[in-house]
Amino acid sequence: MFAQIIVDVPAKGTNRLFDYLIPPSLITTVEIGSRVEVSFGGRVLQGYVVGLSRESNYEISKLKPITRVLDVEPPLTEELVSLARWMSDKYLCHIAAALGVMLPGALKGKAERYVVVNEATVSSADSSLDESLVQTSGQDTMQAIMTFPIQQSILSYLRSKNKVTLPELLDTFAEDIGTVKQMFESGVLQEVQAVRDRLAVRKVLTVFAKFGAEHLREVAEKLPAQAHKQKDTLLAIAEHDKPLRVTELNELVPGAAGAARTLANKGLIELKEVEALRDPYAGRKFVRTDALQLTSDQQIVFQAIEQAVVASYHEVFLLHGITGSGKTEVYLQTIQSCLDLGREAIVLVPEISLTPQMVERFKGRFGDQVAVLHSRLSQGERYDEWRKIKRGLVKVAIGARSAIFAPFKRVGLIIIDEEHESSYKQEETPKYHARDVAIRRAELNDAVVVLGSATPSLEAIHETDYEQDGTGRFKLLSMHNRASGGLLPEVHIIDMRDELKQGNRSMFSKGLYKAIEERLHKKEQTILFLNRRGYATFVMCRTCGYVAQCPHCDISLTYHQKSHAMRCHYCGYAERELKRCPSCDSEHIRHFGTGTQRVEEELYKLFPSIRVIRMDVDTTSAKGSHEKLLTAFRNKQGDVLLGTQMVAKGLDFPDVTLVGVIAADTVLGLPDFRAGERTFQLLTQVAGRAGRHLLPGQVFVQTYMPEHYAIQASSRHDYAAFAEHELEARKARGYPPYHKMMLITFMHEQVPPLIRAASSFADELRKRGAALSMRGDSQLPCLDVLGPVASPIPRIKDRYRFQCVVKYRMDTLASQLVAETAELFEERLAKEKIGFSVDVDPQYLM
DNA sequence: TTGTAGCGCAGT
DNA sequence: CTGCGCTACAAG
Repeated sequence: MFAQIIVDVPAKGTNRLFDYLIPPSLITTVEIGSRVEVSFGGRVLQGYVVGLSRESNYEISKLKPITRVLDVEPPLTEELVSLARWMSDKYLCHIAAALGVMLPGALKGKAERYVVVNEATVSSADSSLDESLVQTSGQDTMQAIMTFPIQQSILSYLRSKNKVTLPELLDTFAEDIGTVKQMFESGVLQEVQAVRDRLAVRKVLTVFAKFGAEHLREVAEKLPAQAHKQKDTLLAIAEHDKPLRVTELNELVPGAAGAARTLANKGLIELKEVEALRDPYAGRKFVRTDALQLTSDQQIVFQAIEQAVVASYHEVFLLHGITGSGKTEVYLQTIQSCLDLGREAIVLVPEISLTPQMVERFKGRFGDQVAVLHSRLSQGERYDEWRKIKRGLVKVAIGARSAIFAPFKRVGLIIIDEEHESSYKQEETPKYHARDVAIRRAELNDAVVVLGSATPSLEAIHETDYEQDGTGRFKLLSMHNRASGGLLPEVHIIDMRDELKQGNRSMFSKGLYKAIEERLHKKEQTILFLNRRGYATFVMCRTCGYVAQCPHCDISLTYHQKSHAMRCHYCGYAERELKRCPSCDSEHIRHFGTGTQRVEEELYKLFPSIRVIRMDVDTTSAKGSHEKLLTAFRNKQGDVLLGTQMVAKGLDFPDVTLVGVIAADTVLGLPDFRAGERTFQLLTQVAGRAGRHLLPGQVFVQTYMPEHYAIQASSRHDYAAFAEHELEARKARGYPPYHKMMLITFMHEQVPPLIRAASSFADELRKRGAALSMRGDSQLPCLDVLGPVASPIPRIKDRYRFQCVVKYRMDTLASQLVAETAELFEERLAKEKIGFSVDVDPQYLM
């Protein structure tokens, strides 16, 4: 039998199948989806089995065998393997990269090299040494006598330590390199390679009783008085009647760990290392909740989705529900239906809104059937949650983007909450969009996809046949009322230009100031939102306007409070805080502190007694701090919750009646065709935090562009008006969703060769596009190549960047054309060392 | 990606 | 002539 393997080397030359022999001993364990150890081009690495066959086209005598299977059960399924191939086509990434992103970090095995003693040769080597002592004379004998103890000490060194690397050995026996060499030549020592996982399965020392409880009690009673520890321990074990962790035992009987060892020696119990799953939510009680009575809106939506789930009919629903309309309850109940059918469900949530509150709702309803995957878990915890899924111990996976790869076997329902969030697009290779992967995965499983949002992306709304031109693939479901029956908050747009004219130079308008003051009186709470973008923490000289920049990246350095350093966001370059301006020597150089810090200071100035809880990168970096701050706010230990994106989404506090947006238009100024969409989404989301329960809410939006349609529409809670306007604009300019897009970036240390290569690449692509249009599938050009132009960040890590934007109609053809052209240029780009990357459906054109 | 073979150049 | 660095190339 032969296995077709993708080796874990994401590179052009290795992005293909390699045949390997399956040794007879492994024939029953190697499956499609297995992770195996293979030797490949003089080294050992991990590979993924993506196919099995009885024949090989490769010369069989040259095939190498699979040396080891790395997991008890294959970590991937056939379905995930086929999904990886699809991703590789769609996103022009290496299959190894696509497979890699599906596995938890713990399973990225890397080869380790170390020196081993070939025990079989040792005795013969010793005896040959003895012989040489007898047979030879003079210098040879002297040498043998000299090296013999050295050999012995090398051997005992290696036997005492495990996994000694060659450099380590040479370092330790630096004086005797000659002897070490000899030992390698004679075969006594060997360097071997083996794949080792980044992380081991956690083992816990566990007590197993070897006799029944009755017998143990009897023995315990007979123990001498001074052995009371042993007696207590034994009784505790007898009491428990199940295998017990030593740590638990120690809690019951302090000092039991020692006694347990003695008892084990007496043969009464056994101590064994047992595989354990770390539970990040261990010891936390979740209050069980039952299904709520659905509102009529919810009921209609629920029935539509449930019907498809029950019928196992692949369908994509776009659930447009205003903030507070109760989307989560609909999710919970549809998931229940899915589980009732014996199928599993995946719930994707943007990282930022995967709050404890959210987890609680799912754990509360489905208990320990839920696995949670988010970035704040340690690698070990993440691995264990993943294994729960893999082993079928849970039926629901909730997590951020990469949870779409949860290794379930029969996915019946995939829910993507806040579908419009750009964080569903991975910015690193493989640059996949979880929404598209979800739809593909659902197709493969006859599963249902629910995309939920209060502000659907234009891509999604376009797919619902919004314009009734028959192009839609999604079914639109809507919920226009808040589940609580409450009203959407009243939104006031405040023209900051007027404020300035009236002499108000503070960052708070009079209206917002008054509103905050009022909440303080009424003991109600306020959320203040500050968009991070635009309020960068750069360092500027107030005398000459000098801005500290990264010497490698053409981007401003960011000031870091903690280390008093200025850091580059892109390459990590850091230098110490400046006391004087390097350009004009002025002392008036200072950082424009994180926007939130400035706002906080100002708040304390305006309202000396105010209690502000600030949430930004600085205050939430420690593990669990995010949760702590939110709990404090919930317990009304703060009057104001001030923060960046983190406070914009998903939070639900009953006493929040005021939301203030300090500067609504910072995003609008960015050179991005999605700027309007982002602004609308953000404002709508933030506004949705106010007045979610009994108390009515109020929102103040401060802006310098009050007439902008995104701001206007969001203030009226009018998604339809916004969508109509925005779609019109996109259509006119040929942007998504009417055209698809690809961003091709070229990178090099020097500009001229970079421009030359990028230009000829663009020309070639245009030529091919034109040739294809000529063949007449469509009258319109199927491909429009813009650029090359300098990227918005023109240099990163000393490499200049130029980019081409490709707009196109049919995605497979365009990907193919780009792939072909890339292949054609492969040699040239490699030779000139020009970096090249493709982003399909980019979220940001930079 | 990485190990190696092949090549040229410098240093002994 | 050895040794090191660079490049090109292949990997089952």
